[in-house]
Amino acid sequence: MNSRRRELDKIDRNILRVLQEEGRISFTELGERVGLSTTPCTERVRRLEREGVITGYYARLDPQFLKANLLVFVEISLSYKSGDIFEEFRRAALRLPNVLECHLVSGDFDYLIKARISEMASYRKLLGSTLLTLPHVRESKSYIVMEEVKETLSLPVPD
Amino acid sequence: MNSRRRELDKIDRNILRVLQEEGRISFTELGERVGLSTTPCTERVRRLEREGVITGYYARLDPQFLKANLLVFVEISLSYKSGDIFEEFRRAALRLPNVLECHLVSGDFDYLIKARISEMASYRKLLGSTLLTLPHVRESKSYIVMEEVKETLSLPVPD
DNA sequence: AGTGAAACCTATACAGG
DNA sequence: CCTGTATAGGTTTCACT
Repeated sequence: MNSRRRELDKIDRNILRVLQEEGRISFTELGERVGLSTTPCTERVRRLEREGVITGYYARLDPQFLKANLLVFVEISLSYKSGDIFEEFRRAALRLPNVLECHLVSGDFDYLIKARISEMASYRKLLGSTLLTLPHVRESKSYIVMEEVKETLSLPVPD
Repeated sequence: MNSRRRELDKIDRNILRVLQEEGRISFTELGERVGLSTTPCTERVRRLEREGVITGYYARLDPQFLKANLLVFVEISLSYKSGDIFEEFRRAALRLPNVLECHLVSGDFDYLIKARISEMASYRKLLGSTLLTLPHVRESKSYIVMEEVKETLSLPVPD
């Protein structure tokens, strides 16, 4: 999956730039955009998928319509720091569908979690009935997002 | 764009569940999955797009291949808290391509930023030459991600 | 709101430079 | 690694239910 790869050329990089923003574009139109006919364009995309540069295609939904209009970040400290406990926590976090992101960080706390929940269910419920059911949580601190200035997946593709 | 909408029915919700995970699926196959022929399936998807439930389709790229293998969260406090200063900060953050997310939060600091940068360029450069060039930053605190346990866009679609 | 069929466009495979 | 062509498959429109 992660075969050794030579450098991405200019055309590859343009393909990636377009697909990051228009994930459903046809290979015919994508080819026109990057100056290629359909055949080699499709082949390049398949190769980028095979090599793991493109990891998938996703529709994005507006949380407003899905009872998930409250965005919260939670900093979590675990009570003990053995490998087993981290592993147990990891697995539990993966199973919570409201948790969009979970990262092990270095610094004042252990995990940073990003979750989307409904305003109604009030975020105390997330904390009380889900996040704090995560194993070995010693302490948590949460931050409610007042305004989402920017949220993208698009990585800058270097020249 | 955000027309008033009646509830999403069971088929709509299944369409959304599939498209969140397989953004390039054909409408023919999507129809089969949700028990519909191609025509009404396409029409429902177009309607969900028009109404703003589906906001776009995106390819996801592996940061490893794009010199962006270091993930960092930065908490930022502004020096003054007038509306102009928030607006100025907002606009500057939007222009930085390495900043994937920027949120105004309530709590101990003002903005939480998520950025991806190269390990080489070391993250001091992000801080020194980009983030701290953001206007009116009084203080910042950053957290380097050691392990990405989970990172998804997929929202749970309620029944 | 749905089906099914026809016309059109896109994708895939393959011959050739 | 590209172009061009043929065939298969997907999309769009429309008449009908």
